[in-house]
Amino acid sequence: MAIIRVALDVPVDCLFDYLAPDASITDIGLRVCVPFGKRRTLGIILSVCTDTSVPGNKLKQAERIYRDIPPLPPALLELFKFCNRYYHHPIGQVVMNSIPNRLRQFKLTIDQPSRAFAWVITDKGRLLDATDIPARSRAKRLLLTTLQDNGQIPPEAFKQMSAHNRKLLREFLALDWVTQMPLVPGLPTAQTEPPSPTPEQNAAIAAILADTGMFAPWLLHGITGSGKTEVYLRVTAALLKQQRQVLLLVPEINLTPQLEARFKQRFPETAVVSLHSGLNDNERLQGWLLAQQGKAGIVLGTRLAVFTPLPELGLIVVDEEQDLSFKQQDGLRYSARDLAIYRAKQAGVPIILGSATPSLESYQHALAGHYRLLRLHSRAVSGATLPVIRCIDLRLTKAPEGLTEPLLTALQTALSQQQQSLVFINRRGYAPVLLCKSCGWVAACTRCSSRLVVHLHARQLRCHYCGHQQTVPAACPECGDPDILPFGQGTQRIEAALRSHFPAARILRVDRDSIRRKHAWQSVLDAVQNQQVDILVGTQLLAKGHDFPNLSLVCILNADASLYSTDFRAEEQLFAQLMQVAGRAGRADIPGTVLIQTEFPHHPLYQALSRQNYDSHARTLLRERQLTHFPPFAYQAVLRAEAIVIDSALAFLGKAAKIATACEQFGQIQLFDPVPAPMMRLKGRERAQLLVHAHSRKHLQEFLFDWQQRLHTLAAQKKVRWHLDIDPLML
DNA sequence: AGCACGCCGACT
DNA sequence: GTCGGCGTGCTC
Repeated sequence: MAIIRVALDVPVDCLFDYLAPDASITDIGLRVCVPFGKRRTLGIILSVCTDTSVPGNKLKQAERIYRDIPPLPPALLELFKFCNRYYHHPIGQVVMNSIPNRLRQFKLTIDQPSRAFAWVITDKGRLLDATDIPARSRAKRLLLTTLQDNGQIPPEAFKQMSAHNRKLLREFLALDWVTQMPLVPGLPTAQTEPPSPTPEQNAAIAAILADTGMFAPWLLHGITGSGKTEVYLRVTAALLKQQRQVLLLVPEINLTPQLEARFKQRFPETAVVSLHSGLNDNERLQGWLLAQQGKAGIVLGTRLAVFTPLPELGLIVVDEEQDLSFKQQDGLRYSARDLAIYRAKQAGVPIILGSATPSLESYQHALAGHYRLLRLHSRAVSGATLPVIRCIDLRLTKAPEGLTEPLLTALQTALSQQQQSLVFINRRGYAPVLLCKSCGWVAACTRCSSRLVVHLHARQLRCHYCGHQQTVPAACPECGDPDILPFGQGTQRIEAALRSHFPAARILRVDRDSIRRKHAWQSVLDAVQNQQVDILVGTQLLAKGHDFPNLSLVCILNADASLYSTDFRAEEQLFAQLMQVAGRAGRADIPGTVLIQTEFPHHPLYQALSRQNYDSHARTLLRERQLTHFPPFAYQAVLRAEAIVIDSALAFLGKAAKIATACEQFGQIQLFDPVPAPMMRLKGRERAQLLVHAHSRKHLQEFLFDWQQRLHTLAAQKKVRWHLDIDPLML
């Protein structure tokens, strides 16, 4: 009698054994329905064996093994086990959170046709002789010949079809005469000739293609506008020719559709599957299945896509590898970029980490020779030059309403030359503070340690951390003085100020509030492309990825805040962000200018920025990290605790620190003091953290393994929730 | 996570 | 005398 070991979605780090008379080794990776306590639940078979340590009276029989779709491949199961070990997260939750929702339900996933996909003829269908179909089945014969002639029926055409024809198509699907593929609507459009690569791009492409059959991590460091995407496209083309699949990971930002369109356009014959948060469960499953069956040549997605099964994986690309959104911030706190490296190594394929401002982790790997460094120094569009970057010293220049005279003058010049400008301020709303002048009261959130932001249009105060909203009070709630004033600038206030300075200009504000509407982002892009905008005002949403060809001026306001941050990565991130925003300026043949309003014009960050010198700044930061023994020269984990009151959280961490001394490798690690988290109060709960440092990943892991087990047995965790975060990004 | 069991306060 | 509060513990 076979025993199956099953991963279930429970917060206990173990597998559950069941009797399964009909199970064999080929069932590993299949879904299974099992009785669990008083209920039934669905799990994944991780191994099949003949004996178990579970006493016979506890052992139950599995109800049913699902064979409707092929099992998860061994490589993926291996990745799950790695996540389990490395991130110290229960195996069942790793597995079940990484597969599509639909696969976690009891109902079978019979190939349900997807409305969003085209019906494409298979090789089998193509070889059929339509005259073999009896002449009286007129519709059936016609449908087959149509498919053989056109190759596909796009989704729009399917919607027009009669119910009978739709039924026939479903029949064809069951017979494997057709398959469902996501294809570009209106497929064979006039294809524009791809630009010929620059010598730098060619060198990079050649270098990567020289070794495609083995693990090779590449750091593609290319300045904004240098054409990293063209490198991805060319390397992808070569691997698609070898019948391999390409995984492209992107940050969770609005530029996914643009990249998707570009890949679809370049590879009209290839099924491009896009896995992002905008999909419903069915669409996600369909895309996942195409990937798993090897039918999808290109899988493009956000961090969760790193768990997609890809039997023919030949290349992984991580675009904007420095982006923080590759790190999951709850549940299984994985880094999709790091897991992508693991997968590439596991599959023996190249991986390209692309960035204009690589993370210090990746950059250090490149300097140390662990990654191979490729550089694109020049802009891909011939004649395009780098922008000139200047600081405006806020200590010497007045900035009424947050805007200095030289900045307004520059905007006026751009306007008169009919060129577009971008005003970047990383703070949405009207004003970040509402202040009472007579008693010093400040509007604060009751559930978070944050200030409420004034939103003038909505006449509200909003907490940007928990979403709490209230109306703006008419007078100070403390002293009754009606003279309460918004302090500081947000996007809305800057927008208003610009409108009064430039009444004739067409000003468009872009932040999370203004693009909440569906498709709003696309209409912003269209408006900018079609020259319907003179001045863009916005947050970091505007920082990434898009070509704004007529943009000549970028103004950066209020960036200094990050310089006071307690997070040791704040400066690295600010630098990356400002480099990106600055890169928006002067992309085509218009020379660009970047103006930065700052109180610290001599700060090394701004100095490096104005010289556009990523390398020297990154080396400076790395030297600091090395001297202070911080990542990437040390490895970190953080134990976070949250409770109703900070004292319980701190007390728990105190106990945790005490039991740590008895743990394996305690001598090899360094524990910091438990401290309140930077945003101590959040959504009505108070949080504290305890940082662990080590010089060796192995020692840290051994310590954490032991520590975590003891933390579970620490009984007095009443009402204290805790978790471990490995390689934490935000402290 | 669910879902039980279990042992103490206010109700028909 | 019960209904129900949520603390503790288990689920193959």
